[in-house]
Amino acid sequence: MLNEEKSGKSSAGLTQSLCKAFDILACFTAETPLLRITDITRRVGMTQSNVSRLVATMTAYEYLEKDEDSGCYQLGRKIITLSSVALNHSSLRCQALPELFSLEQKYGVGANLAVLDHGSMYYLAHVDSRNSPRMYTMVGNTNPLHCTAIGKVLLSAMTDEEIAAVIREKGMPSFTYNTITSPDVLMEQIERCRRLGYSVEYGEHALNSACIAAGIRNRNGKVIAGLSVSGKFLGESLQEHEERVASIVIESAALISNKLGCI
Amino acid sequence: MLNEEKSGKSSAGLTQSLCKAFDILACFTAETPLLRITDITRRVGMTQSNVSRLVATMTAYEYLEKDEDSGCYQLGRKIITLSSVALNHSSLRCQALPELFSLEQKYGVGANLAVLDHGSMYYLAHVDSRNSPRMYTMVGNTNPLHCTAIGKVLLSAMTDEEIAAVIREKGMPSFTYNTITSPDVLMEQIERCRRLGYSVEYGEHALNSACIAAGIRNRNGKVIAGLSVSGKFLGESLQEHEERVASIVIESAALISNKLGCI
DNA sequence: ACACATTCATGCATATAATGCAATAGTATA
DNA sequence: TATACTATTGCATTATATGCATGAATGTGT
Repeated sequence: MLNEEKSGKSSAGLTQSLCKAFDILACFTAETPLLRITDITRRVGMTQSNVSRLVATMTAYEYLEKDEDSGCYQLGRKIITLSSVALNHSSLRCQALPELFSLEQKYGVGANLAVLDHGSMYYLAHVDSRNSPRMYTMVGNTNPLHCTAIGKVLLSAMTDEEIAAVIREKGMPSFTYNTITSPDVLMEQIERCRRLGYSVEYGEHALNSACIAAGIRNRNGKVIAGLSVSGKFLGESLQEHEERVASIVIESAALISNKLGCI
Repeated sequence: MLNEEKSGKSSAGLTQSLCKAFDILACFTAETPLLRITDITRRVGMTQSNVSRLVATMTAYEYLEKDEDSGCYQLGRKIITLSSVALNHSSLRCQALPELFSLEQKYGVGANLAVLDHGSMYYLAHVDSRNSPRMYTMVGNTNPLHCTAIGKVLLSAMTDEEIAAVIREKGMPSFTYNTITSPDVLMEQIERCRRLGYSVEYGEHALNSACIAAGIRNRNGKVIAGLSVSGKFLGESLQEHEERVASIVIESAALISNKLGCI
């Protein structure tokens, strides 16, 4: 009586109590960071006692912690500690960070590093622009491919079939009135990116956002990540200086690729 | 036949397979970020098949991932994603970040936020100095209390009995020739911190390190975190300008305390 | 190149340990 | 104070995690 339908994972041979625990952890999102046992129970469709015991275990190991004021559970410190191990171990991140710092230093832009992951991308590193620092962590966030500069770069490195598969699976949700929602328009931009070696995004994910990105290759020459800059370039709009900025980003991305062993 | 002796946790009523999974995750540290099944098996003292299956489950959920080159496992992307949820949900971090940015902006110092946790402290936020950016993530790292500025601030807010307990449990390991290894000397500095409202650390944790810290209070007036600045102050050594910098840090910390509801 | 040694995954049988149920304890609400 | 809701815990059951042993796969040394 496996509940493969529910979790969507084929749990053949997997340790189920562990799967359940992970399903519980997955309930804690940016939208719902505080949950009570009953909230979790409703979401994951297990019995309260089961949830209660798994939560107790995760609390004991500090993967969750109880907010004594609200009585709700939230993600615990162990998650943060482990994440620092993971990030500091990422050679991609470590090789790219100096470049990100340097881009901010020289041009006052924000700099981002993101990697492809199952038809989406997530950020591995980010350096804030001194002019418009963010108040939230971007590292770890997942974004769609069709509306971000890095996303388009990653798409450009795929075959047309792979791109079609991503669009089929993920759709092209709209975030602003600039978001590309037509596959044909997206393909045009991807073609352009393939020709020029960089991609752009102006207000497609959030209004006033602006990004220019280039691909980073691993030692096999495969594009596995993207580097982008955002915000203002020397105080002026990215769009105005697109070609100049693009050449800078391409060069930085190539430098990182080299560090990773791509010749 | 509970193996409480091994893990050190009283596993009464806890889901054991989950405990084992967490014990496995805990093997992945900054020193040993890449592990094979046998490595893990040796460390946690379980059977290979058990480890193999738990690892398979964690890999399916992306808490671990297999590095195809080395055949070793490493922490997976889910850890990073969850961590971003946890960090962005931390009100302490979110309230403090603007202050950290501002300190860097105005004075060119690095700025750090750390919280007390079981006789140690760990970093919740960090803003790099533009002059000496770090190449690794500090957020999530755990440091001892006796050799860091924030640590001393946190100690100062404890009773002498609590301090003694921390020293008894954690010891006073030496990192540089400046590290305080005598409880009496530490207590002197703690007394000073209690009088002046700030603490300092010059080369006690790493050579050339320099930090000045003040305490952050929650709405109950309890010191629960510390704010510190590090590096150079307007290009000059912190030690030279200790009092001036201290008053700035104290003020910033008070501002954050206010935001948290401490009057 | 071949044998040997390691490492890792998996089928199967067993007993342990996870879990559902139900009762209890603990909180909030009216 | 009574009522409703939420969380925890004892107990019995069987589902499920796990140890053993096999086999595949990879690496190592001669």
